Amino acid sequence: MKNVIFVVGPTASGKTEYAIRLAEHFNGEIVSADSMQIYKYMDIGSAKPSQEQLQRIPHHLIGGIEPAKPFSAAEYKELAEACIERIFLENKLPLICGGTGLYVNALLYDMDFSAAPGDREKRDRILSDIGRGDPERLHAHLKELDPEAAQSIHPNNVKRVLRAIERLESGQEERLMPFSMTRHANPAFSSIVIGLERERQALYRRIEERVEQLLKQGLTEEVRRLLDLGLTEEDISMKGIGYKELIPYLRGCGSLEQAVHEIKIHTRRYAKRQMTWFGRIDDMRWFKLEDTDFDEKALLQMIEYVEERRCKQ
RNA sequence: GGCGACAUAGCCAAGUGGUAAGGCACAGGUCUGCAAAACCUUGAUUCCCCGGUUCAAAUCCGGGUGUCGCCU
Repeated sequence: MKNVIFVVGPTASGKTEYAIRLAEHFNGEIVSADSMQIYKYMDIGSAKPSQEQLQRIPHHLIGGIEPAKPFSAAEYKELAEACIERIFLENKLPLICGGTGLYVNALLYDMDFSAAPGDREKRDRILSDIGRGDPERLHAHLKELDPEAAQSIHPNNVKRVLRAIERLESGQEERLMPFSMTRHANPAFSSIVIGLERERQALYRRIEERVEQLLKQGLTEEVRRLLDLGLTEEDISMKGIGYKELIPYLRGCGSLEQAVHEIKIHTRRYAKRQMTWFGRIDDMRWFKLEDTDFDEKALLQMIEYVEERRCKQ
């Protein structure tokens, strides 16, 4: 079966460079699994690969989507699978590189997004009609429709409760099985997953440095340009770290210092969530990186690992 | 040097005699169409120190230390 390599890890761990090196070694192309890099105009804050890096290896799903357009994991899965197909046709190796856990899972596990598409207006309607603004009430409603789903979703998690009701109301009679019970590998290919790991302290230091770096590169101006394009904090794209925090400052109600402080905290917390997410992937291998920008030895280990796994399959 | 205020978790704090709210951070976790989102869980055997009053003190009293403000 055909192989796909995944390079995952927390933000600022160095995924971009390792994925490129692996692609160079294995004659591959990179498909991004990043929910922010996929948007146009959001180059600095999402830490897209540099022009130089983009020229070394073909990249896909970076910067193709208008930031005003609502995007979703379901659409991502479709686009990414199409990319993988095409890369296979060229007899090259697809490398999935990114830090968005849900996107990675969507490919790795053949998640089923076929139920009802998300519909904002419908959600608002459900929320006001059934929930009447009360999360408990909404959750009670879900419990009537599907007790198991209700049990697996916390009442305060309105977003998810809403989504579950939406699925059920749209005529999708099938119940939402807990993903952990139904997960099965994507049948389209065989996955080899590489996780990048750094010592917590070192990673946090790198995050701080990167935030400073992004600001020097003009993050504030980038956010201003997006606001000038008419985007607001309501747009999904503007909920990205580095964007949402700078909006109050640019609107004149908050200091730059405060915004920067928040960006750093949010990025650290995000990194932590990514680690718990990726740690759950079955059959993956972590590679502990030295506290340098690039660890040649680790790369060699990754290459060795990929070769070993390829032989077996 | 004098006067006054304050001292509670890593930080911000509520609590004025009945057995330590809350928020933030940190740490851990969840995840099937917004996922860089959304959500969940966890911390003080003790309230700056010493002594006193009281059945009972973070709370009242005395002393000490520290911080801040005002005055000279």
